[in-house]
Amino acid sequence: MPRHRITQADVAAMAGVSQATVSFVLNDSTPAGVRISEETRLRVLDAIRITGYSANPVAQRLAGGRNQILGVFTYEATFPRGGRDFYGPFLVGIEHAAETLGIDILLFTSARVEDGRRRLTRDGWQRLGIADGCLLLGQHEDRGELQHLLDTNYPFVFIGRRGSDGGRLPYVGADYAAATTRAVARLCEGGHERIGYVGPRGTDQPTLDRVDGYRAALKARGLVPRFVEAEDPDQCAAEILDLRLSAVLVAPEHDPDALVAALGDRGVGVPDDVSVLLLGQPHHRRPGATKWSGFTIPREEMGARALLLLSRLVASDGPAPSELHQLLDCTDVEGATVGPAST
Amino acid sequence: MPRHRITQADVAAMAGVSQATVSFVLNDSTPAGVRISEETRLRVLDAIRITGYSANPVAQRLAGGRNQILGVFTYEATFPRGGRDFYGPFLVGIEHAAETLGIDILLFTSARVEDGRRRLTRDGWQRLGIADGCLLLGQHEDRGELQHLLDTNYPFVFIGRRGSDGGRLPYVGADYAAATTRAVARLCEGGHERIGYVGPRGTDQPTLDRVDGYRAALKARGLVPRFVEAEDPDQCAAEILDLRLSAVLVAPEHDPDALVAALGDRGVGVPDDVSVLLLGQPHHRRPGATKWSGFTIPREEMGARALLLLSRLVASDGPAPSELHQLLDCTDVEGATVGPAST
DNA sequence: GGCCGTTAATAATGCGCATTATCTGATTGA
DNA sequence: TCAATCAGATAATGCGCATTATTAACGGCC
Repeated sequence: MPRHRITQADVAAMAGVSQATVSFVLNDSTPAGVRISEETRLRVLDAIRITGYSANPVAQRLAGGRNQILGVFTYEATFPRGGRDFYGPFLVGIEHAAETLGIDILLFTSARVEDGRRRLTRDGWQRLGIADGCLLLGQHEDRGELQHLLDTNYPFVFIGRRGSDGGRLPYVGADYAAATTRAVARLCEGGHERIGYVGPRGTDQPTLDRVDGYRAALKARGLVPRFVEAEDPDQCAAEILDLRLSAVLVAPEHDPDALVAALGDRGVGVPDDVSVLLLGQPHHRRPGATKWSGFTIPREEMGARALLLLSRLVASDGPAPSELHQLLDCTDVEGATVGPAST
Repeated sequence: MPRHRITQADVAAMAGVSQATVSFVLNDSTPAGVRISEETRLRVLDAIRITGYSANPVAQRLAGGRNQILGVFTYEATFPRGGRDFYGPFLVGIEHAAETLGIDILLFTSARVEDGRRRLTRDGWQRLGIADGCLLLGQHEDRGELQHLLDTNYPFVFIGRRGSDGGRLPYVGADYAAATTRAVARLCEGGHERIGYVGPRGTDQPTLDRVDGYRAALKARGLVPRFVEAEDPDQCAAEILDLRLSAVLVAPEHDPDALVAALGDRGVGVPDDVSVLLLGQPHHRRPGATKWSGFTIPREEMGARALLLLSRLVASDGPAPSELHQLLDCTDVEGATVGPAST
């Protein structure tokens, strides 16, 4: 039991070289004018092996190096109480990738909370420095904070597409637009022509992308977009009937269960009278729940790919510019809530 | 440009004092022979406020201080693929406590995997040093590793009771023994006298505690313990009938759903013919699942309490010795799988 | 023999902080 | 009067590493 943890100096002593030499061998680097003979290199490597040396990540980081720690910052609690586990699937992917890459994950749970969401201010910035880079999850980022991030040149990657800032924000997102376009196509194949969009018209990126995909797909077929924005499920159902829609795309945050129930109350069957296609997955999984037609968001893969991208970003050489923005395909789910248009 | 983050030296310059003085003021410490006048103290505090200074956690740690980072080491993947989310509830509690205490969480995902479980060897030890202390989750700890932990004096807390090592391992656990004893009592109140224990006889602490509680409760009532260890559900059912048990305690890792199904195949109803009481919660939550009688393990609270204990352990003054081992009560769940003994 | 270039390394520095040893001037005490 | 105390700080050091500047030995060339 080594009282004093083994340092490069120990290794150096054993190999009969200087601490600097050990550092050079470890980093496989020969900055301007430094040369290490193969013989010495092997001697150092042997000493490393024998002593079981492993770098002190804290010192590494303080000295301006990398320490194989990547941060994860979520704008809301990462593991919320009460079951709604939004970030969970991302974390699964992130952890898996981290394990593969030999990277530790730092959760920035200490960030000050303002207006119910975490902030990246003041001490927040300092703390980011512990890690080589950081993943950012959540919709509630702040313009000023982003600008600061970009200014400081700190490596980061968003999970979820970021349309703003002219492509300066690296991200790994899900292709909501394409998935929504395909969703419309599926309905059209079933003969549907009056296809509505049910859900809040927020300015978050997923909603914007879904609406874009919806609009584009309808336009390509000469159909007219119709939006149902009512919050109340019953009112939604009324509007759907009023507009004589035969199919609707529903944002999953809109409580589709309640909607179907409200439709049922009015004697409208799903999918017999109205087809319902979910633009994502239900937020609450209930026992014996409806088998929704729709698509799944590849959250695990998004997490994994984002971590991989970040680790590339951190590495000295850096990733190809084309990797900076990745859109992953959603997988269509057949389900039982879509049928042919009733004649 | 990482515009030179503000350091103690900057603050010192502004306040017209030395860097050391700033450090003393910040740590509110006056080691042997160092005195700071109230006036100077206030001047420094002002400078800190104005500059928005916040300590660099990396430097703090390298210099032997605390950095408000606590580690979480799980012997298996923290967020396993495929739904089985064992650690999740603990993490919920841990994160909540961390947020409250202003502490960041470091997940040691880089640990080398051997035999399908993570190890705390070599580089693992070094990496622990990033954090002030560490929570340990999982059953598969290694004796040698534990000894090393104790030797190095590194602060740590187990989640889950640790009966070995004569109380030298701090932990926050669930009181399985008491909960199991209460479970037996509940069955006895229903008139049951032939009460079996179904499940693997592992040497993990939860199993040992459950069996202890079972044995003690039966002995207190002059009843005979009967163990059913078969892995195959059908064989289990056969043994239950063979032993003419009217009630069984079932370890949740034993797939109770399959057991009930197997009993049903033999025309044995639950709870009409045999009562089943689960010693914990089902591992897989299935839609439309059985409402099990049993008890819940306060995982969130265990996580939170463990983090709190660890943060105390890290602090210079340290916790009361009585806090080093905490057993939290499980909550009994009524459920629908226990009935009165059939006459 | 003096100069240059090459190879192979080491010494020195600093990252930002905690901590220890040291210094200065004023106020006593005998 | 001169040392002894004490308040109030500062200088110096080191944590373990990455990196820059510097050194040392050696051979070739005119």
